[in-house]
Amino acid sequence: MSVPLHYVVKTRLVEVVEGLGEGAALPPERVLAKEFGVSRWTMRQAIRELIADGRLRARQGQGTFVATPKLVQPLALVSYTEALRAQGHTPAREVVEFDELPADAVLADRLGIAEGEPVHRLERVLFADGQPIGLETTYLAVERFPTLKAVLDPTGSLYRCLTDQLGVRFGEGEELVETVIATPREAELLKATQSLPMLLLHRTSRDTAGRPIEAVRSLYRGDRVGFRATLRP
Amino acid sequence: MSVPLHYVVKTRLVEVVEGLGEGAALPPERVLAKEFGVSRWTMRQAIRELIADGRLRARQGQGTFVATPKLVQPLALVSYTEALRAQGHTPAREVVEFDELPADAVLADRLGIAEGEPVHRLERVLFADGQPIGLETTYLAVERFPTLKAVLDPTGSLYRCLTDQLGVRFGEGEELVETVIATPREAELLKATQSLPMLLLHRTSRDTAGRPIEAVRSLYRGDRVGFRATLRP
DNA sequence: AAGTGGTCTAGACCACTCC
DNA sequence: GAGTGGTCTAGACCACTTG
Repeated sequence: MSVPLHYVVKTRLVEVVEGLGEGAALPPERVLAKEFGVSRWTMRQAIRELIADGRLRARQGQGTFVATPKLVQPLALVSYTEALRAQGHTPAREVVEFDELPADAVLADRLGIAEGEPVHRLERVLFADGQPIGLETTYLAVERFPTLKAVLDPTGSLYRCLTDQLGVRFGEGEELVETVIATPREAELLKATQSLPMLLLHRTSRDTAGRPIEAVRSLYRGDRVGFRATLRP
Repeated sequence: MSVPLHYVVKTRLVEVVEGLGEGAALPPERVLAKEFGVSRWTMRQAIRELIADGRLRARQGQGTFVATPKLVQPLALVSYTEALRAQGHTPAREVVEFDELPADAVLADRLGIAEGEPVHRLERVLFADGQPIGLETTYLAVERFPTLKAVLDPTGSLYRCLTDQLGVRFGEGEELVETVIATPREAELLKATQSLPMLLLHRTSRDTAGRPIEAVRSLYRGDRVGFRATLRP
Protein backbone atom coordinates (compact mmCIF):
# COMPACT_ATOMS: atom_id res chain seq x y z
CA MET A 1 0.00 0.00 0.00
CA SER A 2 2.92 2.29 -0.59
CA VAL A 3 0.77 4.10 -3.17
CA PRO A 4 -2.59 4.96 -1.63
CA LEU A 5 -5.64 3.51 -3.32
CA HIS A 6 -7.18 6.93 -3.73
CA TYR A 7 -4.16 7.98 -5.78
CA VAL A 8 -4.55 5.00 -8.10
CA VAL A 9 -8.19 5.97 -8.48
CA LYS A 10 -7.15 9.58 -9.10
CA THR A 11 -4.83 8.67 -11.97
CA ARG A 12 -7.48 6.46 -13.54
CA LEU A 13 -10.06 9.19 -13.10
CA VAL A 14 -7.76 11.67 -14.83
CA GLU A 15 -7.94 9.49 -17.93
CA VAL A 16 -11.71 9.60 -17.79
CA VAL A 17 -11.65 13.38 -17.35
CA GLU A 18 -9.29 13.83 -20.30
CA GLY A 19 -11.70 11.89 -22.45
CA LEU A 20 -14.44 14.40 -21.68
CA GLY A 21 -14.80 17.99 -22.80
CA GLU A 22 -14.76 21.10 -20.61
CA GLY A 23 -17.95 21.44 -18.62
CA ALA A 24 -18.97 17.81 -19.14
CA ALA A 25 -20.65 16.11 -16.21
CA LEU A 26 -19.11 13.13 -14.44
CA PRO A 27 -21.20 10.22 -13.20
CA PRO A 28 -22.36 10.59 -9.57
CA GLU A 29 -19.82 9.76 -6.85
CA ARG A 30 -21.75 6.69 -5.77
CA VAL A 31 -21.76 5.32 -9.30
CA LEU A 32 -18.07 6.06 -9.82
CA ALA A 33 -17.20 4.41 -6.52
CA LYS A 34 -19.03 1.26 -7.57
CA GLU A 35 -17.41 1.28 -11.02
CA PHE A 36 -13.93 1.65 -9.54
CA GLY A 37 -14.70 -0.90 -6.86
CA VAL A 38 -13.84 1.42 -3.95
CA SER A 39 -15.72 3.04 -1.12
CA ARG A 40 -17.31 6.42 -1.57
CA TRP A 41 -14.75 7.95 0.81
CA THR A 42 -11.87 6.79 -1.38
CA MET A 43 -13.67 8.04 -4.47
CA ARG A 44 -14.28 11.43 -2.86
CA GLN A 45 -10.63 11.72 -1.85
CA ALA A 46 -9.60 11.28 -5.49
CA ILE A 47 -12.22 13.78 -6.67
CA ARG A 48 -11.27 16.22 -3.92
CA GLU A 49 -7.66 16.29 -5.12
CA LEU A 50 -8.68 16.81 -8.73
CA ILE A 51 -10.84 19.71 -7.57
CA ALA A 52 -7.87 21.22 -5.71
CA ASP A 53 -5.76 20.72 -8.84
CA GLY A 54 -8.36 22.64 -10.84
CA ARG A 55 -9.31 19.69 -13.05
CA LEU A 56 -12.81 19.16 -11.66
CA ARG A 57 -15.50 21.27 -10.15
CA ALA A 58 -18.29 20.10 -7.85
CA ARG A 59 -21.65 21.76 -7.35
CA GLN A 60 -23.83 20.54 -4.53
CA GLY A 61 -27.10 19.13 -5.71
CA GLN A 62 -26.01 19.23 -9.33
CA GLY A 63 -22.98 17.08 -9.92
CA THR A 64 -19.27 17.11 -10.72
CA PHE A 65 -17.98 18.68 -13.89
CA VAL A 66 -14.78 19.04 -15.88
CA ALA A 67 -13.27 22.44 -15.05
CA THR A 68 -11.91 25.10 -17.38
CA PRO A 69 -8.18 25.91 -17.23
CA LYS A 70 -6.90 28.22 -14.51
CA LEU A 71 -6.71 31.95 -15.03
CA VAL A 72 -3.26 33.49 -14.80
CA GLN A 73 -3.18 36.86 -13.10
CA PRO A 74 -0.19 39.20 -13.15
CA LEU A 75 1.66 39.73 -9.89
CA ALA A 76 2.08 43.47 -10.40
CA LEU A 77 0.72 46.84 -9.40
CA VAL A 78 -1.94 46.97 -12.07
CA SER A 79 -5.69 47.27 -12.06
CA TYR A 80 -7.54 44.01 -11.65
CA THR A 81 -10.07 45.14 -14.22
CA GLU A 82 -7.52 45.94 -16.88
CA ALA A 83 -5.49 42.80 -16.28
CA LEU A 84 -8.53 40.59 -16.78
CA ARG A 85 -9.78 42.52 -19.81
CA ALA A 86 -6.36 42.19 -21.43
CA GLN A 87 -6.84 38.42 -21.38
CA GLY A 88 -10.30 38.56 -22.86
CA HIS A 89 -12.22 37.91 -19.65
CA THR A 90 -15.06 39.86 -18.11
CA PRO A 91 -14.28 41.34 -14.69
CA ALA A 92 -16.77 42.26 -12.00
CA ARG A 93 -16.75 43.15 -8.32
CA GLU A 94 -19.18 42.83 -5.45
CA VAL A 95 -18.77 44.92 -2.32
CA VAL A 96 -19.00 42.96 0.93
CA GLU A 97 -17.87 45.65 3.37
CA PHE A 98 -16.88 49.29 3.08
CA ASP A 99 -16.39 50.74 6.52
CA GLU A 100 -13.90 52.13 9.01
CA LEU A 101 -12.16 50.44 11.91
CA PRO A 102 -9.20 51.05 14.22
CA ALA A 103 -5.89 49.59 13.08
CA ASP A 104 -4.44 46.73 15.09
CA ALA A 105 -0.69 46.53 15.71
CA VAL A 106 0.20 44.62 12.53
CA LEU A 107 -1.94 46.76 10.24
CA ALA A 108 -0.71 50.00 11.82
CA ASP A 109 2.86 48.92 11.20
CA ARG A 110 2.20 48.11 7.54
CA LEU A 111 0.44 51.44 6.96
CA GLY A 112 2.95 53.48 8.95
CA ILE A 113 0.38 54.82 11.42
CA ALA A 114 -0.22 54.49 15.13
CA GLU A 115 -2.16 51.57 16.55
CA GLY A 116 -5.81 52.42 16.98
CA GLU A 117 -5.85 55.03 14.20
CA PRO A 118 -8.87 54.64 11.90
CA VAL A 119 -8.50 52.87 8.56
CA HIS A 120 -10.84 52.35 5.64
CA ARG A 121 -11.67 48.71 4.98
CA LEU A 122 -12.92 47.75 1.54
CA GLU A 123 -13.77 44.08 1.13
CA ARG A 124 -14.82 42.88 -2.29
CA VAL A 125 -15.41 39.62 -4.10
CA LEU A 126 -13.68 39.57 -7.47
CA PHE A 127 -15.36 37.84 -10.39
CA ALA A 128 -14.09 36.66 -13.75
CA ASP A 129 -16.67 35.74 -16.36
CA GLY A 130 -19.31 35.64 -13.65
CA GLN A 131 -17.38 33.22 -11.42
CA PRO A 132 -16.05 34.34 -8.02
CA ILE A 133 -12.28 33.89 -8.00
CA GLY A 134 -10.98 36.07 -5.19
CA LEU A 135 -11.76 37.97 -2.00
CA GLU A 136 -9.83 41.21 -1.69
CA THR A 137 -9.64 43.29 1.47
CA THR A 138 -7.92 46.65 1.20
CA TYR A 139 -6.95 48.87 4.13
CA LEU A 140 -6.04 52.55 3.78
CA ALA A 141 -5.33 55.14 6.47
CA VAL A 142 -8.27 57.52 6.95
CA GLU A 143 -5.86 60.30 7.87
CA ARG A 144 -4.14 60.01 4.53
CA PHE A 145 -7.30 59.53 2.43
CA PRO A 146 -10.05 61.39 4.35
CA THR A 147 -12.20 61.89 1.23
CA LEU A 148 -12.03 58.28 0.03
CA LYS A 149 -15.49 57.29 1.17
CA ALA A 150 -17.01 60.25 -0.66
CA VAL A 151 -14.93 59.96 -3.81
CA LEU A 152 -14.67 56.22 -4.46
CA ASP A 153 -17.25 54.20 -6.30
CA PRO A 154 -16.70 50.94 -4.38
CA THR A 155 -17.67 48.84 -7.40
CA GLY A 156 -15.08 50.61 -9.55
CA SER A 157 -11.30 50.48 -9.71
CA LEU A 158 -9.62 51.59 -6.48
CA TYR A 159 -6.29 51.76 -8.27
CA ARG A 160 -7.74 54.16 -10.84
CA CYS A 161 -9.45 56.30 -8.20
CA LEU A 162 -6.23 56.68 -6.26
CA THR A 163 -4.11 57.60 -9.27
CA ASP A 164 -6.61 59.71 -11.23
CA GLN A 165 -8.62 61.44 -8.51
CA LEU A 166 -6.39 61.47 -5.44
CA GLY A 167 -3.07 62.08 -7.15
CA VAL A 168 -1.33 59.03 -5.76
CA ARG A 169 1.75 57.85 -7.60
CA PHE A 170 2.58 54.19 -7.04
CA GLY A 171 6.21 53.27 -6.38
CA GLU A 172 7.53 49.87 -5.32
CA GLY A 173 5.37 47.38 -3.54
CA GLU A 174 5.85 44.06 -1.82
CA GLU A 175 3.76 40.93 -2.08
CA LEU A 176 3.79 37.77 0.01
CA VAL A 177 2.31 34.57 -1.42
CA GLU A 178 1.34 31.45 0.50
CA THR A 179 -1.22 28.66 0.57
CA VAL A 180 -3.93 28.49 3.23
CA ILE A 181 -7.24 26.74 3.79
CA ALA A 182 -10.22 29.07 3.52
CA THR A 183 -12.54 29.62 6.47
CA PRO A 184 -16.19 28.62 5.97
CA ARG A 185 -17.12 32.30 5.56
CA GLU A 186 -14.48 32.80 2.87
CA ALA A 187 -15.40 29.58 1.11
CA GLU A 188 -19.04 30.64 1.06
CA LEU A 189 -18.27 34.11 -0.34
CA LEU A 190 -16.18 32.46 -3.06
CA LYS A 191 -18.80 29.73 -3.61
CA ALA A 192 -15.99 27.24 -3.16
CA THR A 193 -16.07 23.86 -1.49
CA GLN A 194 -14.92 23.71 2.12
CA SER A 195 -11.28 22.98 2.92
CA LEU A 196 -10.07 24.00 -0.52
CA PRO A 197 -6.45 25.22 -0.77
CA MET A 198 -6.29 28.94 -1.52
CA LEU A 199 -3.59 31.38 -2.53
CA LEU A 200 -3.22 34.11 0.06
CA LEU A 201 -1.50 37.32 -1.03
CA HIS A 202 -0.44 40.09 1.30
CA ARG A 203 0.47 43.28 -0.48
CA THR A 204 1.90 46.51 0.80
CA SER A 205 1.96 49.31 -1.80
CA ARG A 206 4.08 52.43 -1.44
CA ASP A 207 4.18 55.68 -3.36
CA THR A 208 7.24 57.02 -5.16
CA ALA A 209 8.40 58.59 -1.88
CA GLY A 210 8.24 55.21 -0.15
CA ARG A 211 5.22 56.07 2.00
CA PRO A 212 2.68 53.24 2.49
CA ILE A 213 -0.50 53.61 0.44
CA GLU A 214 -2.46 50.48 1.12
CA ALA A 215 -2.31 47.10 2.78
CA VAL A 216 -4.15 44.41 0.83
CA ARG A 217 -5.13 40.88 1.78
CA SER A 218 -6.21 38.90 -1.26
CA LEU A 219 -7.51 35.37 -1.06
CA TYR A 220 -7.72 33.65 -4.42
CA ARG A 221 -9.24 30.30 -5.22
CA GLY A 222 -6.32 27.96 -5.71
CA ASP A 223 -8.36 25.80 -8.07
CA ARG A 224 -9.15 28.67 -10.44
CA VAL A 225 -6.19 31.07 -10.40
CA GLY A 226 -2.43 31.17 -10.78
CA PHE A 227 -0.04 34.10 -10.84
CA ARG A 228 2.73 35.30 -13.10
CA ALA A 229 5.69 37.31 -11.88
CA THR A 230 8.43 38.94 -13.90
CA LEU A 231 11.85 38.36 -12.38
CA ARG A 232 14.69 40.80 -12.61
CA PRO A 233 18.31 39.97 -11.88
CA MET B 1 -24.75 22.52 10.25
CA SER B 2 -23.89 25.58 8.21
CA VAL B 3 -20.50 25.57 9.89
CA PRO B 4 -18.98 22.09 9.65
CA LEU B 5 -18.17 20.37 12.91
CA HIS B 6 -14.57 19.86 11.89
CA TYR B 7 -14.19 23.63 11.56
CA VAL B 8 -15.52 24.18 15.07
CA VAL B 9 -13.02 21.59 16.25
CA LYS B 10 -10.29 23.33 14.24
CA THR B 11 -10.88 26.70 15.90
CA ARG B 12 -10.91 25.12 19.35
CA LEU B 13 -7.77 23.17 18.52
CA VAL B 14 -6.06 26.39 17.43
CA GLU B 15 -6.51 27.69 20.96
CA VAL B 16 -4.85 24.56 22.30
CA VAL B 17 -2.00 24.93 19.83
CA GLU B 18 -1.46 28.57 20.75
CA GLY B 19 -1.15 27.55 24.39
CA LEU B 20 1.75 25.27 23.50
CA GLY B 21 5.26 26.15 22.40
CA GLU B 22 6.89 25.39 19.06
CA GLY B 23 7.75 21.74 18.73
CA ALA B 24 5.44 20.67 21.55
CA ALA B 25 3.62 17.39 21.08
CA LEU B 26 -0.17 17.19 20.87
CA PRO B 27 -2.12 14.37 22.46
CA PRO B 28 -2.78 11.42 20.11
CA GLU B 29 -5.62 11.82 17.61
CA ARG B 30 -7.71 9.18 19.34
CA VAL B 31 -7.41 10.98 22.66
CA LEU B 32 -8.18 14.38 21.14
CA ALA B 33 -11.21 12.94 19.36
CA LYS B 34 -12.55 11.61 22.63
CA GLU B 35 -11.86 14.87 24.45
CA PHE B 36 -13.64 16.90 21.77
CA GLY B 37 -16.45 14.37 21.58
CA VAL B 38 -16.11 13.76 17.84
CA SER B 39 -15.10 10.87 15.65
CA ARG B 40 -11.51 10.34 14.69
CA TRP B 41 -12.30 11.29 11.08
CA THR B 42 -13.61 14.70 12.16
CA MET B 43 -10.59 15.19 14.39
CA ARG B 44 -8.24 14.28 11.56
CA GLN B 45 -9.97 16.71 9.21
CA ALA B 46 -9.30 19.54 11.65
CA ILE B 47 -5.70 18.46 12.14
CA ARG B 48 -5.23 18.03 8.41
CA GLU B 49 -6.23 21.65 7.79
CA LEU B 50 -3.94 22.95 10.50
CA ILE B 51 -1.12 20.97 8.89
CA ALA B 52 -1.90 22.55 5.51
CA ASP B 53 -1.97 25.96 7.19
CA GLY B 54 1.50 25.29 8.58
CA ARG B 55 0.42 25.30 12.22
CA LEU B 56 0.92 21.60 12.93
CA ARG B 57 3.18 18.88 11.72
CA ALA B 58 2.50 15.14 11.84
CA ARG B 59 5.11 12.40 11.89
CA GLN B 60 3.92 8.84 11.42
CA GLY B 61 4.68 6.65 14.39
CA GLN B 62 5.71 9.61 16.50
CA GLY B 63 2.91 12.08 16.95
CA THR B 64 1.65 15.52 16.00
CA PHE B 65 3.65 18.62 16.88
CA VAL B 66 3.35 22.40 16.83
CA ALA B 67 5.13 23.64 13.70
CA THR B 68 7.64 26.44 13.32
CA PRO B 69 6.65 29.50 11.26
CA LYS B 70 6.87 29.33 7.47
CA LEU B 71 10.03 30.33 5.67
CA VAL B 72 9.71 33.22 3.23
CA GLN B 73 11.73 32.80 0.06
CA PRO B 74 12.38 35.58 -2.44
CA LEU B 75 10.73 35.30 -5.83
CA ALA B 76 13.78 36.47 -7.75
CA LEU B 77 16.69 35.27 -9.84
CA VAL B 78 19.01 34.66 -6.93
CA SER B 79 20.82 31.67 -5.56
CA TYR B 80 18.79 29.46 -3.27
CA THR B 81 21.83 29.02 -1.05
CA GLU B 82 22.47 32.72 -0.62
CA ALA B 83 18.82 33.57 -0.09
CA LEU B 84 18.51 31.07 2.74
CA ARG B 85 21.83 32.06 4.35
CA ALA B 86 20.76 35.70 4.33
CA GLN B 87 17.88 34.73 6.61
CA GLY B 88 20.07 32.79 8.98
CA HIS B 89 19.07 29.33 7.82
CA THR B 90 21.23 26.42 6.75
CA PRO B 91 20.72 25.34 3.13
CA ALA B 92 21.44 21.91 1.67
CA ARG B 93 20.68 19.97 -1.48
CA GLU B 94 20.30 16.33 -2.38
CA VAL B 95 20.56 15.19 -5.98
CA VAL B 96 17.76 12.89 -7.11
CA GLU B 97 18.48 12.80 -10.83
CA PHE B 98 21.12 14.29 -13.10
CA ASP B 99 20.72 12.94 -16.59
CA GLU B 100 19.78 13.73 -20.17
CA LEU B 101 16.52 13.25 -21.99
CA PRO B 102 14.83 14.42 -25.20
CA ALA B 103 12.68 17.56 -24.87
CA ASP B 104 8.95 17.20 -25.28
CA ALA B 105 6.96 19.86 -27.12
CA VAL B 106 6.30 22.10 -24.11
CA LEU B 107 9.86 21.98 -22.82
CA ALA B 108 11.34 22.53 -26.28
CA ASP B 109 9.20 25.63 -26.67
CA ARG B 110 10.30 27.05 -23.32
CA LEU B 111 13.97 26.43 -24.07
CA GLY B 112 13.76 27.62 -27.67
CA ILE B 113 14.96 24.34 -29.16
CA ALA B 114 13.45 21.69 -31.40
CA GLU B 115 11.31 18.89 -30.00
CA GLY B 116 13.38 15.80 -29.30
CA GLU B 117 16.64 17.72 -28.78
CA PRO B 118 18.54 16.53 -25.69
CA VAL B 119 18.28 18.47 -22.44
CA HIS B 120 20.02 18.17 -19.11
CA ARG B 121 17.69 17.36 -16.23
CA LEU B 122 18.82 18.13 -12.72
CA GLU B 123 16.36 17.18 -10.00
CA ARG B 124 17.22 18.08 -6.43
CA VAL B 125 15.55 18.16 -3.05
CA LEU B 126 16.12 21.47 -1.30
CA PHE B 127 16.61 21.51 2.46
CA ALA B 128 16.46 24.29 5.02
CA ASP B 129 17.86 23.54 8.46
CA GLY B 130 17.81 19.85 7.62
CA GLN B 131 14.13 19.80 6.62
CA PRO B 132 13.10 19.12 3.00
CA ILE B 133 11.14 22.09 1.73
CA GLY B 134 11.21 21.86 -2.04
CA LEU B 135 11.82 19.71 -5.09
CA GLU B 136 13.51 21.55 -7.94
CA THR B 137 13.84 20.21 -11.46
CA THR B 138 15.94 22.25 -13.86
CA TYR B 139 16.14 21.68 -17.61
CA LEU B 140 18.90 23.13 -19.81
CA ALA B 141 19.62 22.55 -23.50
CA VAL B 142 22.61 20.24 -23.99
CA GLU B 143 23.48 22.06 -27.20
CA ARG B 144 23.85 25.32 -25.34
CA PHE B 145 25.63 23.87 -22.28
CA PRO B 146 27.54 20.83 -23.59
CA THR B 147 30.12 20.91 -20.78
CA LEU B 148 27.60 21.22 -17.93
CA LYS B 149 27.80 17.62 -16.82
CA ALA B 150 31.58 17.85 -16.57
CA VAL B 151 31.74 21.29 -14.97
CA LEU B 152 28.84 21.34 -12.49
CA ASP B 153 29.03 19.99 -8.98
CA PRO B 154 25.39 18.89 -8.74
CA THR B 155 25.31 19.51 -5.01
CA GLY B 156 26.51 23.10 -5.49
CA SER B 157 24.87 26.24 -6.83
CA LEU B 158 23.75 25.91 -10.45
CA TYR B 159 23.23 29.66 -10.58
CA ARG B 160 26.81 30.27 -9.52
CA CYS B 161 28.20 27.70 -11.93
CA LEU B 162 26.36 29.27 -14.85
CA THR B 163 27.42 32.81 -14.06
CA ASP B 164 30.98 32.20 -12.84
CA GLN B 165 32.15 29.28 -14.97
CA LEU B 166 30.00 29.34 -18.08
CA GLY B 167 29.77 33.09 -18.54
CA VAL B 168 25.99 33.28 -18.51
CA ARG B 169 24.47 36.67 -17.77
CA PHE B 170 20.93 36.49 -16.43
CA GLY B 171 18.39 38.95 -17.82
CA GLU B 172 14.65 38.93 -17.20
CA GLY B 173 12.79 35.82 -16.21
CA GLU B 174 9.22 34.75 -15.77
CA GLU B 175 7.67 32.76 -12.96
CA LEU B 176 4.24 31.16 -12.68
CA VAL B 177 2.86 30.31 -9.24
CA GLU B 178 -0.03 27.99 -8.46
CA THR B 179 -1.24 25.45 -5.91
CA VAL B 180 -1.29 21.73 -6.64
CA ILE B 181 -1.51 18.47 -4.73
CA ALA B 182 1.74 16.54 -4.67
CA THR B 183 2.00 13.08 -6.17
CA PRO B 184 2.94 10.25 -3.77
CA ARG B 185 6.48 10.26 -5.18
CA GLU B 186 6.85 14.00 -4.59
CA ALA B 187 5.32 13.78 -1.13
CA GLU B 188 7.76 11.01 -0.23
CA LEU B 189 10.80 12.94 -1.49
CA LEU B 190 9.65 15.92 0.56
CA LYS B 191 8.78 13.73 3.55
CA ALA B 192 5.38 15.39 3.52
CA THR B 193 2.00 13.88 4.25
CA GLN B 194 -0.06 12.77 1.27
CA SER B 195 -2.51 15.15 -0.35
CA LEU B 196 -0.82 18.24 1.07
CA PRO B 197 -1.27 21.49 -0.90
CA MET B 198 1.98 22.57 -2.52
CA LEU B 199 3.21 25.69 -4.26
CA LEU B 200 4.23 24.91 -7.83
CA LEU B 201 6.54 27.39 -9.55
CA HIS B 202 7.41 27.32 -13.23
CA ARG B 203 10.35 29.53 -14.11
CA THR B 204 11.85 30.41 -17.45
CA SER B 205 15.13 32.33 -17.18
CA ARG B 206 16.63 34.28 -20.05
CA ASP B 207 19.99 35.93 -20.58
CA THR B 208 20.49 39.61 -21.26
CA ALA B 209 19.97 38.93 -24.97
CA GLY B 210 16.60 37.33 -24.25
CA ARG B 211 17.69 33.78 -25.05
CA PRO B 212 16.29 31.05 -22.77
CA ILE B 213 18.77 29.68 -20.24
CA GLU B 214 16.76 27.25 -18.17
CA ALA B 215 13.28 25.96 -17.49
CA VAL B 216 12.68 25.19 -13.84
CA ARG B 217 9.84 23.36 -12.13
CA SER B 218 9.92 23.92 -8.38
CA LEU B 219 7.53 22.25 -6.01
CA TYR B 220 7.57 23.74 -2.53
CA ARG B 221 5.83 22.47 0.55
CA GLY B 222 2.88 24.79 1.05
CA ASP B 223 2.93 24.15 4.79
CA ARG B 224 6.56 25.26 5.19
CA VAL B 225 7.22 27.99 2.61
CA GLY B 226 5.87 31.29 1.32
CA PHE B 227 7.25 33.68 -1.28
CA ARG B 228 7.97 37.37 -1.43
CA ALA B 229 7.86 39.36 -4.64
CA THR B 230 8.83 42.95 -5.21
CA LEU B 231 6.31 44.79 -7.34
CA ARG B 232 7.19 47.57 -9.71
CA PRO B 233 4.69 49.98 -11.23
C1' DA C 1 -39.86 13.56 -4.36
C1' DA C 2 -35.64 12.18 -6.18
C1' DG C 3 -30.95 12.68 -6.86
C1' DT C 4 -26.77 15.05 -6.09
C1' DG C 5 -22.65 16.39 -3.32
C1' DG C 6 -21.22 17.39 1.90
C1' DT C 7 -20.51 15.80 6.51
C1' DC C 8 -20.00 12.49 10.11
C1' DT C 9 -19.78 7.99 12.68
C1' DA C 10 -17.73 3.51 14.28
C1' DG C 11 -14.62 0.41 13.36
C1' DA C 12 -10.89 -1.98 11.01
C1' DC C 13 -6.28 -2.73 9.39
C1' DC C 14 -1.67 -0.91 7.65
C1' DA C 15 2.93 1.44 8.26
C1' DC C 16 6.07 3.45 10.96
C1' DT C 17 8.79 4.57 15.29
C1' DC C 18 10.43 3.62 19.67
C1' DC C 19 11.15 0.76 23.61
C1' DG D 1 4.98 -5.34 21.33
C1' DA D 2 2.80 -1.02 22.08
C1' DG D 3 1.52 3.24 20.43
C1' DT D 4 1.33 6.54 16.85
C1' DG D 5 -0.43 8.52 12.42
C1' DG D 6 -2.31 6.87 7.52
C1' DT D 7 -5.74 4.58 4.78
C1' DC D 8 -10.06 2.45 3.89
C1' DT D 9 -14.85 0.49 4.50
C1' DA D 10 -19.99 0.56 5.06
C1' DG D 11 -23.48 3.13 6.27
C1' DA D 12 -26.12 7.14 7.81
C1' DC D 13 -28.01 11.66 7.59
C1' DC D 14 -27.82 16.66 5.96
C1' DA D 15 -28.13 20.40 2.38
C1' DC D 16 -28.96 21.74 -1.95
C1' DT D 17 -30.88 21.67 -6.82
C1' DT D 18 -33.99 20.20 -10.14
C1' DG D 19 -38.30 18.17 -11.96
